[in-house]
Amino acid sequence: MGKNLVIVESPAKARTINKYLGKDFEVLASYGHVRDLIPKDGAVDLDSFAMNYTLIEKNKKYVSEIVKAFKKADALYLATDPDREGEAISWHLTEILAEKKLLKDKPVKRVAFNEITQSAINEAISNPRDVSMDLVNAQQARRALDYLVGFNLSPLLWKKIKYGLSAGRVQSPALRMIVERELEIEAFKEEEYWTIEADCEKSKQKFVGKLTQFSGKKIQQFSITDDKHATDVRTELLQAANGQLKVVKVEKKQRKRRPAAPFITSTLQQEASRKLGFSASRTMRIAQQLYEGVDVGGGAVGLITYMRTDSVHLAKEAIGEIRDFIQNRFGKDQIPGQPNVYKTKQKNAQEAHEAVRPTSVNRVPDEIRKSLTDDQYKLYNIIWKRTVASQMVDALIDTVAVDMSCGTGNVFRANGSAIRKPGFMAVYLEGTDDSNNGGDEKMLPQLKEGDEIQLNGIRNEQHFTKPPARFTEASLIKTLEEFGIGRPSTYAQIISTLVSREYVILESKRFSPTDIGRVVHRFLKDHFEKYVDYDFTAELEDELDAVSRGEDDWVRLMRSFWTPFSTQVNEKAQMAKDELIENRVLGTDPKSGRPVSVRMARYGAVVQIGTKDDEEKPLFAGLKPNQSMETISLEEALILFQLPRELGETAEGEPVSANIGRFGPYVRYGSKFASIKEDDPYSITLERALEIIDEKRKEDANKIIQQFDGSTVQVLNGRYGPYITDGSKNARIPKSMAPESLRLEECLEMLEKAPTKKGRGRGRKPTKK
DNA sequence: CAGTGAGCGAGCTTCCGCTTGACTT
Repeated sequence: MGKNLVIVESPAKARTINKYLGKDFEVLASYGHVRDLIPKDGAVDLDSFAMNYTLIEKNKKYVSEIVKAFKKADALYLATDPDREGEAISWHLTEILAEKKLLKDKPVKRVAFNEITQSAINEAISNPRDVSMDLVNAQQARRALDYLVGFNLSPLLWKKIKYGLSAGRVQSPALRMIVERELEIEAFKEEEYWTIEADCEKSKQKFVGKLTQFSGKKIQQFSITDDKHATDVRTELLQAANGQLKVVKVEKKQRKRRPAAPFITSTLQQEASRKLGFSASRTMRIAQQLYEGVDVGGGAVGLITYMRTDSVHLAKEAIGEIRDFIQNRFGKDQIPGQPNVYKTKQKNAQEAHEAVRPTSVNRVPDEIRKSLTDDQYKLYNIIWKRTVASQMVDALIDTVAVDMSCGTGNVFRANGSAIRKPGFMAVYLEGTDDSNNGGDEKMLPQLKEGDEIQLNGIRNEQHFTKPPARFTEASLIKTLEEFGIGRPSTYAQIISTLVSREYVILESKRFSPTDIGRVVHRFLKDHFEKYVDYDFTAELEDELDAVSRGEDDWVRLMRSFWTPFSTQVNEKAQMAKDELIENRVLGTDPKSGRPVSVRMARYGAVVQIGTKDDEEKPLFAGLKPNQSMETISLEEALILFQLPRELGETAEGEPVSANIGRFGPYVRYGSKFASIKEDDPYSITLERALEIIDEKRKEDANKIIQQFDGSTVQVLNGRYGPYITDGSKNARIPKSMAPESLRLEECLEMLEKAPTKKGRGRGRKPTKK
């Protein structure tokens, strides 16, 4: 008898489910999507929106395993994730099997479970359904739209701005956030304000009160805005106080604090960034290790549930185990009467999985620490603690606000707080971004109305309002998620796209836009605002939902998007560059009287003297790496036209000059070049240039291990060790061979066998891993 | 690998969202 074949997306999940299902079932993984649009023009028909799919190259081997197993199986259970993308994977698999004429009358069933527990899986297997074409069509619409946006906007950027750029439904709003934040910071005008604080003492305990009322008027942030006013107020207060304040009001309150929801991908990335300093991609890499399994004694076991999720839901079984654990470890009074329930906040959440939680809360971080790497321990620790805390009782906090009079009409206020019952706070406290709440509230002494307080002094402090903070990885992901832009599996990727396109740079863990990032954003905002709007994705999601519920037709949806979009693309494509992008004019060149402007050209930002319409051709010069289009001044721009500088000659009589080329600054000697790293081509001396040339000559001599007479074949020392080249093709040398004693025949043979060079993009860094 | 920048046309890239391993000059 054949078996029942079950398909899931992840191989780790396949292993787990295999255990639950027993010997009548064989579980295989699809490794994610199995087919995708052909990655070039023509993947989507612009009239019918018919889609041209092809197998994903690196998943072909898994697909053939599935096909092979299906031939022997009695029935197929499609258990891909219960969301739009998962439904599409199931559909693509049945399409592949149908094309091979394998389906015949074998039953194909779609099953779905949101948690990997014995009961959930049994339940799912016994309640199969058909693949939902409505859901599949919603996915196809999503896929086609993303393709059309990306593959129409990007080429427009190549033509109008610079080769190799990109735009998309997700990356472009993300870029916009970073650029607009920078513009806010640049437009920010700091404002001065003063605070006045009293240093108080009672029963030998010191505390601080803030001035909240002066001469009968409430004191607000900008009530006092200069030194003189502050000094006058202070002098008056000191006189009125005469060394003492008097308690006029004591207000006590109790505040509850709820634990944070269990982790989902975005909150995990944020907390790992805030608390552990991990980048989003590092967090995901480590989480993957924890998910796939670690040997903590008795074989490898998955320590956490799936890490790419947008659901805060916990399996019933898990909640039971966590509540037992809390009761045993912290006492019965630490669990709430009913389990804490959390609701997913995002609108476009698909909730295909559980929250990220330990697979068993009984694997306490400190008890398995020796089996984990440092990074694994740290990440597991916060996941474990956050999960446990999420099912504990609220914390209870006492707060007290004390008003103290200082003469008549003047009031200082002291705030204090104390934790009465820590509850969940004993285990885990969520971190905060850019906390400006300097209110590190402390305990106050016992105070009651009428008490006299010793006044030790009054302090004036000058402050300035601060501009909004630049985005961190954590705050960017948080913001993207709030707008429903991007998915758990792509947050880390969005960041690396922006960085590898050189739209933004990450410095001291903060994002700022580059010149090219600003130019691209400006172009998209001016000409395609609707499609880079923060709400574009959210509105699309609503329409996709309608398709998935069968209330709308996906082709109609596509047409309503494509008709206006394609018109707009065509219109803009016909406009000239300078109509689409405004150049920044710096002033007039004193020598020629021609205008000096700065703009983004094919190979980067350039300063230009004159315009293209002038009779005389304009002059060009590239910006230095640390200069920016936004800030460069006329004076700085004119200096750039000093290159190339003739420095003199080498001992052999070759002319030596300094300049900046495509690959950075260099000195030229005769027809050869040497890169310069620390020196500045505008100020480098002949003496220094000759030193660099000398070093370069030595380096060239060292590079060659062997060369052969009458052949172009050379054995060279490269970045990754010795290798053989014939000028166009390279071959690596196995460790067992000595590069200096290879014979020509051996080299030719190895070159023959070496894989042919793949067509690498010209000088571009690959975006894909 | 080293002097471009306009515009022409060759040949090149480019999207988002599912999943894990793979290999350079």
